[in-house]
Amino acid sequence: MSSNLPSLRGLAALDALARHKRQGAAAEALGISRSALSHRIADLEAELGARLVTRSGRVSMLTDEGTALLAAMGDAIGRIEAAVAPLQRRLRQIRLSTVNTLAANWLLPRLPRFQRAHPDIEIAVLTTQRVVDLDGEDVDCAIRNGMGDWPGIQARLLFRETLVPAAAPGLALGRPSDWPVIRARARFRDWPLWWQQTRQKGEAPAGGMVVENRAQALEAALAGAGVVLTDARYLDTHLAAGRLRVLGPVIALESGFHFVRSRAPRNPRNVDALARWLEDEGQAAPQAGWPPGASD
Amino acid sequence: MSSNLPSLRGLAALDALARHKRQGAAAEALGISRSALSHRIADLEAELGARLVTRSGRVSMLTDEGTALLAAMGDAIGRIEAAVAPLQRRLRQIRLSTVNTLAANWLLPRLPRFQRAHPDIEIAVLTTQRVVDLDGEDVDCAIRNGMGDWPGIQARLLFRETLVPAAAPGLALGRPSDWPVIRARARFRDWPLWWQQTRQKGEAPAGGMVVENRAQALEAALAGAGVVLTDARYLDTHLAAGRLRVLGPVIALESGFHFVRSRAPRNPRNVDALARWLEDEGQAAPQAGWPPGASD
DNA sequence: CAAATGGGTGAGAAATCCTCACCTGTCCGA
DNA sequence: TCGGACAGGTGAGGATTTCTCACCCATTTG
Repeated sequence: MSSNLPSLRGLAALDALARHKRQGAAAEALGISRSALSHRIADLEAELGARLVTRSGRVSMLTDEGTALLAAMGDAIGRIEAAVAPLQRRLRQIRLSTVNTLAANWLLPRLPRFQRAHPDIEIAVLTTQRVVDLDGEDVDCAIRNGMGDWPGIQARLLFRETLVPAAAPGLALGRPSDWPVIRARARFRDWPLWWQQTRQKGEAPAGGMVVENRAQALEAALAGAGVVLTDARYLDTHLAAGRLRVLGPVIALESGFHFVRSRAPRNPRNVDALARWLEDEGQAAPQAGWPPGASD
Repeated sequence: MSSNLPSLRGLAALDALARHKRQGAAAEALGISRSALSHRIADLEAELGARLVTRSGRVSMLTDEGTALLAAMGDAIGRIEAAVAPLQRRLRQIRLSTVNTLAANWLLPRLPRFQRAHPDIEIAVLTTQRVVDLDGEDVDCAIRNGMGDWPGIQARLLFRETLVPAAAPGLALGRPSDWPVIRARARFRDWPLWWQQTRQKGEAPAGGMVVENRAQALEAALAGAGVVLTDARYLDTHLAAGRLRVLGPVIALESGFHFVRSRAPRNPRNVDALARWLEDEGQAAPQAGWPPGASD
């Protein structure tokens, strides 16, 4: 058929002009300059070989042909806009998947700063426990805990994991070997690791409270249920608010939190911006005075 | 709202691809190269941040998002095409207004040559007796008989009018003053003019047949009703076919046929092409051996 | 396995679109 | 009736879009 399609922008300009009567108002509605609108109309008229608008005094009126054209189009432009809108909304947002603990204690407190710097980007934080399939689910990127050696995935290290024991200030404590430790089911090896690396006497405590995951462990510690072994970066706000205190030195682990991106993120540029910002945040000193164990 | 409209071409490409399954076929349907179609799809996907088509073997399939997008658009593209089609059809054609006689005896016999040279231009010849209002009616140009001094209109002379007497071969004739002349109501001054300029003896015949216009006068002469005084250029085909013979010398008038264009023709370039061609045709020798009276 | 077929890509040219600066014409109050 | 404010039109210039061409890669098929 090879039917030369007219410029959609020109038609949209005509439509807007029909509704707003004035070029100025129509241009503003379309988010373009008055001059651009004038050009659009003129070009459309040349393209279709017909006068479509006339000026009578200050208001622009459509000619019969212009009116007929718009009438024949019906709401075609609106249909297209509506059809495309969901995809465009999705495009403005970045879906970031991560685990609860990191989201609650590190990411979410910092996110407002990113929002202020990029008001046009909306970030949807999806918190899960399991590791999401980056390409299977509708997720643009993730922050994952591990060694960064996932096959086929390029990971950028944000920061290495650390472990530091902390507890509510009111908790009465004896020697480390007597601590009422809180252990997360998935991280049973953390306490022995810390015990060994900090050369504590005796065995790592094996009893105490067991909870499902690290987020719950932190909650339990905040509630005064015992001593939690957690990442130093999660403590910032709690220390500042006096809800927890540090009980020993910080150790660094081999593993770390990495930023990984889906093979085909919806909006790569926005994801890039987020990645850069996350790297900066991760490399910034966690908090003034850290690690507190150093001065102890 | 400032909603970024997507590219209509991209959407049309997606639509065509959905129907034709193959990029090649879709591209051909749209009248663009395969490469262009591929670019269009890729750009649309980048613009909307979503994969819209997948290739499985040899056929391209839409993804769910692509299908949903097309479904949501409905027939919006078709609506736009249909709305624009009448204007585009009108754009391909030139409306030329002229009088019956010229159309039948000079223009129409030559027009096929122009058509062959410009197959994409369609010419609508509107024949009237009255002089049309060039800007009031939907006419792009006209061929007018006169002095070329119409106010506010730029006229290009095609050829000067001529007058030559002719009649059917079978008609028995005496001296000119005895001729059974045919006169058109609007052109009563033609016979005296010819009489005077060719220095015929006596008075110009005032009796004889009177018809409405020159076209009818020529018809009457062809039917053997008498002697018509007509433009030499109208005789070409009739002389060649032996339907008429020339009875006296050709005289040239001050007036002529002019090409005039509407102030805003639908497609100025096509009208230009027609104008140039008409000028060439007008200045070409009317026919080999003209004027025949010269050799008489 | 080679040719044929179909799709993807990069370069570069052409067309489209936008803004800016600057006109012109209209309206309105002093 | 005169200026200023307002509205629209225009041309230059630059960014973006869109096209084709030439080429590459993958799949199918003889």
